[in-house]
Amino acid sequence: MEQNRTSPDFRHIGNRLLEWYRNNARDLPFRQTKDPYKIWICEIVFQQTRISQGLNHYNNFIKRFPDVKTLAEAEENEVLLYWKGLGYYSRAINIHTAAQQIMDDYQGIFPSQYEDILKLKGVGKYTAAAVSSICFGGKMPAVDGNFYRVLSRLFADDFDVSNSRAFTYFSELAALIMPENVGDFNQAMMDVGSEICKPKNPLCGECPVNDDCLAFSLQKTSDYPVKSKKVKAEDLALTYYFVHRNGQFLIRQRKDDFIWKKLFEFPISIPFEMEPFVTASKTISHKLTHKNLSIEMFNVEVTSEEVWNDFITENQYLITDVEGSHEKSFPKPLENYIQNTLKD
DNA sequence: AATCCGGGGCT
DNA sequence: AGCCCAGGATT
Repeated sequence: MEQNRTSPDFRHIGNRLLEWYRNNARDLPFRQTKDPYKIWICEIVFQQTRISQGLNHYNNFIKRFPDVKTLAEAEENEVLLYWKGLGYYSRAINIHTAAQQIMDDYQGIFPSQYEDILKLKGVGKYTAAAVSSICFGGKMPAVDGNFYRVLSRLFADDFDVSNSRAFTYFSELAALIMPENVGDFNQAMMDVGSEICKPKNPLCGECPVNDDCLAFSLQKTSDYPVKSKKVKAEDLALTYYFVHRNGQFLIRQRKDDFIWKKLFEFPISIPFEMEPFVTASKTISHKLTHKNLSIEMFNVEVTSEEVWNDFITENQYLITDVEGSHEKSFPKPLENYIQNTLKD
């Protein structure tokens, strides 16, 4: 049930979180800078992505693209290459577009106002709030999954986080406990949410605000947050042909719709003239969040130069080899297939 | 307002 | 096997 929040004030909660953060903040590379470019990249990389999973990608990305101008002038495919294996590939396409936006609309100077940051491609309310508060003293709460979990437990609030109004609702809840230093508060909520107030088996004994947590006092932390939406993974069958000759194989680039946006893949069909060169096939299972993939992978060793050349010409495939494939971004199961081929 | 988009780790 | 994660775009 929603608690009556008309009386006392809850700001001491925010101050305790802030104090905890000063002594327990995780030592992460993007914690030692207020460069809005780095904070922005960091926020995009770690959307729906755990720190341990994305940390190397973040470091490599910043090393190769240290500022807005370098990123804006890079080729899109190289940006995608640095995103290889991270998932949600539209993020890579969007930050590249946004970097060019900053060059064109703000003379390469990262915008400081929430409303301007929000206009950048791939930047939503969460990211705009995070960057503006951490880098420019903005006062918006960066409401994310951590906020939903921590706040719903603090107030034993059963507001459905699947509801499209959840962001607004929990923003107002956050405002009740928010201290002056919103940038540190936002980061404190992230660290408490990921290290203490975990989805399963939260470490309530170590929580700096367990005295104020209604769900903890009721021993009902596992009841929050309430989430009604349930997604089922559907089955999807794919067929690929690993068409190779003399150590070279054929690839093409996917479109920017559906899955694996603009990543490279193998041909999905072959002409009947090529069928005699199929030497083997195997099925690869691969799980995505919303799909269970079953990939039928045909090995096609083409010994006829004529058939090989005709196929390339008619379909405009790209020729690469194992070495050259390192310069392109492939979906995870295809990346694994290439790596396994490398061993032979 | 509902649906889609990856990959990895935890339970 | 299901759930979660420093969300946003698209329809």
